[in-house]
Formats: sequence, C-alpha cells, structure tokens
Amino acid sequence: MSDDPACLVTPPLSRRRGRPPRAPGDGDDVRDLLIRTGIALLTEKGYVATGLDEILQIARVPKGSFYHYFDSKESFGLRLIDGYAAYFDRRLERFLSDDARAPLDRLRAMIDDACAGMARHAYRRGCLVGNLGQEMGALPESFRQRLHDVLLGWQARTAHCLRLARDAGDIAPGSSCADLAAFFWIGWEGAVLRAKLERGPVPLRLFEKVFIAGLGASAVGARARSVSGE
Amino acid sequence: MSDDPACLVTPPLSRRRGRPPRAPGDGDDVRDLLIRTGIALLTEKGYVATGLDEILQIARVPKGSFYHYFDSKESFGLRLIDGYAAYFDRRLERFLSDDARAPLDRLRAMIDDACAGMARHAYRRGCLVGNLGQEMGALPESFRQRLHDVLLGWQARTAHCLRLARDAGDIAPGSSCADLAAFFWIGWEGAVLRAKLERGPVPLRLFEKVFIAGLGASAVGARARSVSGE
DNA sequence: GCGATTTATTGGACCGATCGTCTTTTAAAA
DNA sequence: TTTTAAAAGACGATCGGTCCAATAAATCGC
Repeated sequence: MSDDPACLVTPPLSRRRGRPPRAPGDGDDVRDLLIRTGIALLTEKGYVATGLDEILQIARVPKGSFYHYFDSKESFGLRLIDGYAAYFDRRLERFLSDDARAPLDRLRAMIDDACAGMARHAYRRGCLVGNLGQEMGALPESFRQRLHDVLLGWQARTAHCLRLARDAGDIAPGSSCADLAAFFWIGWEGAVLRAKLERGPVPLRLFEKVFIAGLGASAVGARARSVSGE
Repeated sequence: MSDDPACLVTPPLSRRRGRPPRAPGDGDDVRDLLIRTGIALLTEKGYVATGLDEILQIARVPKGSFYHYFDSKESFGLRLIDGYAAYFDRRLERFLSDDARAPLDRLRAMIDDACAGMARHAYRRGCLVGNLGQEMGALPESFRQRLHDVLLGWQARTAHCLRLARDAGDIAPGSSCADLAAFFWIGWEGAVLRAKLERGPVPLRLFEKVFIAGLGASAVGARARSVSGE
C-alpha cells in the first residue's frame, strides 16, 4: 500500500559552522523530518539505492547532522519501519473499524484509499514493507523480524474485519479468516509491486475484484481438495 | 517463483596474462556463465546491491573481460532478464502443457516445482522479475517494458491452462481465465516475496491453497458485486 | 549578572567500494 | 606474418557511510 508522509518539505537552512541559532518554530522535529523524507524515498527506490546524501539534501539537513540524530543507516532504517508501521496502523484502524460501514465495505474503503495514495504519487511509490522485504537479501538481518511482525499486525486487523463479514453472511461460513487475511496481504504486496511496475492502478483493482469474488467460495481447505478429487 | 541456474560453478581459472589457451570443453560459454551467476546473485540481492566485481569474482572471470562480453551493467541486466525468461518459459511449458495431468494438477505441479526450487536455496532466492520490478524506482527505464512483457507471457500460458480446467469443469463457467491468471501472478510474486522474508514455504502454500479454493467461486465480476449488494 | 563549562549541531575530511574505461600482454585464428 | 579474441589489472571519478574537530547556544557556579 502507498503512504503519504513527507509531502511538504520546507526545512532549516544555514551556512555558518557550529551550532546554529534556534530556528523559530522548528522545535526539534528534524528527526521526524528525516524519517518522513526517508520513508518517501525508500518507498520509491528502496534501501540500498537510496543514499543518506540524497535524503539529507532533500530534507535540507546538513550531512554532518545525521549521526547526531541516528546511530547508523541501519538504525535509521529500523526507525523508518516503525514510523511507517505507526502511520499505517492508524490508517487501518480508521477504515477497518469504521462502524458506519459493513465489514466488507470497510475493506473496500481501505483499498480505495490505498489506490488513491498510489495514484497521488503517480504509482512510483510502493509499500515500504514490501520494498524492504524484497531487499532482505542485502539488508541487515535485524530488519527481518520487524518487517514480519508488522505484517502480522496488519493481518490480525484484517482477519478481525473478515470475521465480522463472515458473521454478517458475506463470507462462506467455515472459512478461515486468518488464512484469508494472510492471503490478502501476501497478494496485496504483489499487487502493489505490479502497480509500481506498470505505473497504473489495474493490478490493484484486479486483485481487489478477484479477491472479493473469491470470498464467497471459501471453506478454504476443504473445497480446495474436492475440486480436483485429490 | 524461484529458479535454478548457476547452481554449480566451476569456471575457468588462469593466472597468466593475455589470451588463455582454449580450455577443453569450455566452448565459449563464459558469457553464459556470467549470466547464470548474475541471475543467481540478483535473485538473492537485487540489481543495485550486486556489484559487477562480486559476480566476476564468483564466476572466476577476470574483471577485464566483462566489457568484452557486455556493453554495460544495464545491457547485462537486460540479458539476465532474457535468460531468466527463457529458463522460466521452458519450465512453464513443461508443467502447464503436460498432457498426462489434469489442467489444475499441472498448476499444482508447477507450484510444487517452484516451492522445491525455493527450498533448495533455503528461501534466499526469489524471482528475478519480482526483484527487479520492486527495484524499478532505481533501475534503468529500459527494464520496465521487458519485465512487463515477461509477466504477460507467463500469464498467457497460465490463462490457457486455466481455460482447459474450466472446460473440464474444475472452474466455474463464466470465469475470466485471463483475469484469474493475472491474479495468480500478481499474488504469486507477493507470495515469493513473503517466503523470502519468512525464509519458509508457508506463504507459498497458503497462497496455493486459497487461490485454488477460490477457483470454484468465480464468475469473477458478477459474484463480486452480488456479495455485498453494491 | 558574568565567566566557565557543557551540550547541540554542523562543515567537511576520511576511507573504502563501485562502475566503467583503458593499456598492455598474450594466444588463437586467418 | 598479421589480425583478432581474451584477459590482467591499474585507473579515475564518484559516491557510499562514518566520524571528528569546530563552533554556537544553553546551562551552571558564584
């Protein structure tokens, strides 16, 4: 799914060396600014391809400051995951727990929102978690557990919503909503990747359509085998 | 899906300078060796994170030779995609056109093969196309079309097999097999990504299970709307 | 209130890796 | 004998992450 942080970037700027005069409204949100900028760049280009220089330059934060705010690129990356997860969790909460809608409509609303997010960035930005997951082969091992945990969290929220839908009769009884939720996030990450490749919304919408159509079939395990008489 | 090339690497080795004596069986497969080695490394670590030096070192090909065989890293990358696509196409052909099996069983056999491939490399290697797709934000634009075309090819083969399954009554009539095939590859790339993240087969098998279970439901477009009375 | 100390922030140097190129050297092929 | 295929390895420019010295603000002792 796509995100939003770091859309507006209007940060500090100074020339002289040493500690600068305290900028008026700036508080100490330099760290946050770096995180938001980092998320924006990493969702587009990934971890390895994005240099600290580029992040700092766009955020207008001097290079020497980086190691004042973070220990290393690795720990910075972990912070990005946390920031992204927090942002995303608020979003999921808003949609999947929206009592004003029927459960399945909440899922649709969430998907609509994600599609709008990707469109807003011309399908150039993907999902930070998906990006980093694919890069794991070249990433610090510390990322793995964290990414996995984030996905499990999203799945848990989704499973809960699907259970409500099942209770409402919109999903075949006997379906494993945990499996369906896992299936959704496995596939959705694929759809985001594909949308980034095609630079268009078709894969997202196709995934939505077929996924929701499939919800009626379910009774997941049992039906699968009966189909071809295994 | 996972791949296989460059499992055994026992390449040329010489010390003296200048053109070496023609190795006995070697023919002129240095180019192929580089391609196979490149595929192996890129499926694991991606394009950006993999340096030419590393590829050359593993293949035991001297650095000075690279630009004799390829124009640049970019054109090398394009050759890798071609090589991977060719390899993969043979594999899809073998499974999806195996008249000895029922259509849906061919799909299952293909998935089994892919799972075995990923297991063989301890779930460290993914799909070259998926990897490069996710990296597109940092890749030469020339890769985009080629990657997309490869995926369309896989989908076409898959759609054909699904149509046979529909004719055999294993998929609800009225289903759009083109949509289902696209859905499969969108989601499967996500499953491979997730399996790489988790370093285990669960996502692959879960995706298989739910996807095949869903095939019974289908009549894709129509059913989707009737579910929640949109 | 005022000098001394501490802390926050930054300019820029550092070192290693990477890509792509080039020259020289040697062996095979013609 | 000449030409071509292939390799060794250095090279430069660039860029990556890291770190330290320099400097100003904040704080404290008196």
